[in-house]
Amino acid sequence: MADRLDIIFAALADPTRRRILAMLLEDDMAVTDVAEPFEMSLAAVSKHLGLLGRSGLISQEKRGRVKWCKLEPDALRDASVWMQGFGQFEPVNLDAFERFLDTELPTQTELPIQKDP
Amino acid sequence: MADRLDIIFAALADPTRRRILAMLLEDDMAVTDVAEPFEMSLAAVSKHLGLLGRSGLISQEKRGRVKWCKLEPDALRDASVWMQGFGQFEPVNLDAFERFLDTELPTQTELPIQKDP
DNA sequence: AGTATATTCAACCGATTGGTTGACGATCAG
DNA sequence: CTGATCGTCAACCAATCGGTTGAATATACT
Repeated sequence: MADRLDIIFAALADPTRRRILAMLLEDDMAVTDVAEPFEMSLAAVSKHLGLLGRSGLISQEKRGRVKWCKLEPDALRDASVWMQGFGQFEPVNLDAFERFLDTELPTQTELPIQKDP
Repeated sequence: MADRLDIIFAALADPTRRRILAMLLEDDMAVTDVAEPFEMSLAAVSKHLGLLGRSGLISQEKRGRVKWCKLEPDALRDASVWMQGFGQFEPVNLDAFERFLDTELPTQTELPIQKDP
């Protein structure tokens, strides 16, 4: 039901998660280390990481007993294309945006998002 | 509490609202006309428009008894800058992104976002 | 004045969200 | 084996979300 953009934008709508992404921009991190600067339980951060993982914005790989979190910036491509189509303030690939609108506008039911490989 | 990016990304996380934005990309519209293609009550669409208005993504001006909705793409600038900083797949203004990170990273408590005037 | 149109408000509903706590399964160190 | 560490799971809670309906308000038409 919820399409890919829903999930990505929802993931970005939380300051904790955006801060986590910014941290991972520097380097891959273990869950515990991600959680350290936050004033909330480890379980809460673990949930945030789970959501980020499901959104594709990060990947997680377990090595031994520590689970490493890695930023996956490619997942932002669709969302970025969408946004740039609206804000004409930046040079944009209008073709991609038009194609995107075609899948987004007419049905509103989920269509697989074809990204050019 | 909720900072500007929270509200914008949350606003974008709903397919109905994204579809509304796409419609307004074509032209300004009255609330009733915005609501027409949707299979939901007018009140529901009115709520979506209220949220979009509060997020700054649209503006609403009442002329007579009809309230006109207008896309405000500038509101996407901050969010777009944020995203482009992550996905290196597009030419980016890295300076702006670095400044943005400075306000986003260190405190997590709300700071007014100063956008250069 | 009376009626129709445009939009919001208020109360409600079920589902989701962001957080907590405590127990639990793995994995590593001595 | 014992004990500490890493991380998730399950149950719970208050708040928010996306939707409904019915009443209310404002403006326009005749």
